[in-house]
Amino acid sequence: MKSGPNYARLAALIGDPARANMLSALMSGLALTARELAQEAGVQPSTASGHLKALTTAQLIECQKQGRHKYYRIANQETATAIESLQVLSEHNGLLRVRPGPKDPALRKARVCYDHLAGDMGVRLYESMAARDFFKVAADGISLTDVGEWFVHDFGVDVQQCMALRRPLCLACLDWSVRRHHLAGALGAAILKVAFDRDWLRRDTRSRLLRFTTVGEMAFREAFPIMS
Amino acid sequence: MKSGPNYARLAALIGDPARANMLSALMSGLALTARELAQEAGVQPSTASGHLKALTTAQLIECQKQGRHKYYRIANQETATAIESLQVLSEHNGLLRVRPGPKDPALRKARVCYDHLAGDMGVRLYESMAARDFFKVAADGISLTDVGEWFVHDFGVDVQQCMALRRPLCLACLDWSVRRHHLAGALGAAILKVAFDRDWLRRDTRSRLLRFTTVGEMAFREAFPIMS
DNA sequence: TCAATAATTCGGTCAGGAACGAACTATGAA
DNA sequence: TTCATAGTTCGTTCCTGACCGAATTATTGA
Repeated sequence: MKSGPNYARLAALIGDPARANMLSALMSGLALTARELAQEAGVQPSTASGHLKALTTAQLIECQKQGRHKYYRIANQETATAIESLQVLSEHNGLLRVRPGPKDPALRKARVCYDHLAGDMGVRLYESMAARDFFKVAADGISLTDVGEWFVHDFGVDVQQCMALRRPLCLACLDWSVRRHHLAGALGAAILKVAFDRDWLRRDTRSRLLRFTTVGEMAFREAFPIMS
Repeated sequence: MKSGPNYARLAALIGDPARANMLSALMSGLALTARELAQEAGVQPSTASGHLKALTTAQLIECQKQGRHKYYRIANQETATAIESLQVLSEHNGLLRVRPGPKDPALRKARVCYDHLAGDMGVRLYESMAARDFFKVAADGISLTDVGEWFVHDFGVDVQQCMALRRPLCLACLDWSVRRHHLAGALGAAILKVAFDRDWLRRDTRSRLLRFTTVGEMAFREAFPIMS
């Protein structure tokens, strides 16, 4: 069997551990160089070069040349969505392999996961909203309740616009550093955007690290209190 | 590199052509036997058995024993969503390999694609709605317009409920028999359901074939006219 | 009970592709 | 110019895993 559906080729491409590591790194939303990606994947630059060529040819990532560096990033929303849905799937089926979280406490606290908030603060957001019944948790996923919709609207998110997007609105994404959920999907992205707009936090230019401002952290903790 | 993210293993599983063929067959929503799936994948039963074991272990499919047969089907919505998003991705990046459509004219006309309508009639539905500006077609996907929302509401679809689902509302899925789009996603599923409820069409028990009733076909053609 | 069919297990073969290092090109800095 | 670094190409090695056929274990129907 060598000829299958079109998507099989893409899945195989994503399915190689080295390439998947590269894609995971790029899911931070950052553009990374070939060397950094080789590092991330744990292979030699020559090997990485081949993988990057394959991913670029398949248009899963794209490349921008800048001086003697080549910066790679996820090519489009479809690719990000596909990888996200695979992540969700791998979490859902419970066959998780343990994966060591980041050592850096700052990274454990808050980092970006493609375009939404992950780390302790991401978990706090998710659990705070869940405790207030802003989500309905069904067997096959989560959805926004009416009170939840009011809340995010008050928070400053245009819910209608989020719903109109192609992406699923709510996704519960397992946080690999703490083994608990944070909020992904269009809503997760929108909330992070509001937080950026209000200057609650800023993005590190070289990593997926997010740094809260002093004021921002207080406001965030107030908006998403731990319900006991 | 042998240890990667959790989802890499799943992607690799989906990425093998034989297994992808099986999954595609199961995306019809039907439960199929091991032999049928071997046939579908073009491999010997012994080989298929191994693949099915792997897919079952990974909880991508599940198995129900019935006499001396074993019926397999897609295990859950997450799996279907992941495969759908890979399908969308493979279409989007334009690297389509030509794939021969089904020979059977009845299958070309109307068949089920997991839970929505595919084939000529599926394309008709999509294009009829697109021509009336019921979708907004953006670079990264399609979304329902206000008039579109009114239309599907009048048609009998509970749009709010669809939006509350985890699935993307609208997805344009490339039809491999005619190389044109049909409507997937929660909305596509909901519309097909309405059509079933009205007995416009019925499902063949042994294949992914959909048969329109005489009355149903007329009604469908009226509801989704070809706009010129 | 026996024959037929569904499915699985096992052993052996083989190809694809992932990995590496060495040699090469390109860019920028000293 | 010369050196250092980024990235690629190429040839080689090696291992995983897909595949088949034969034998084995169910289950049904005659």
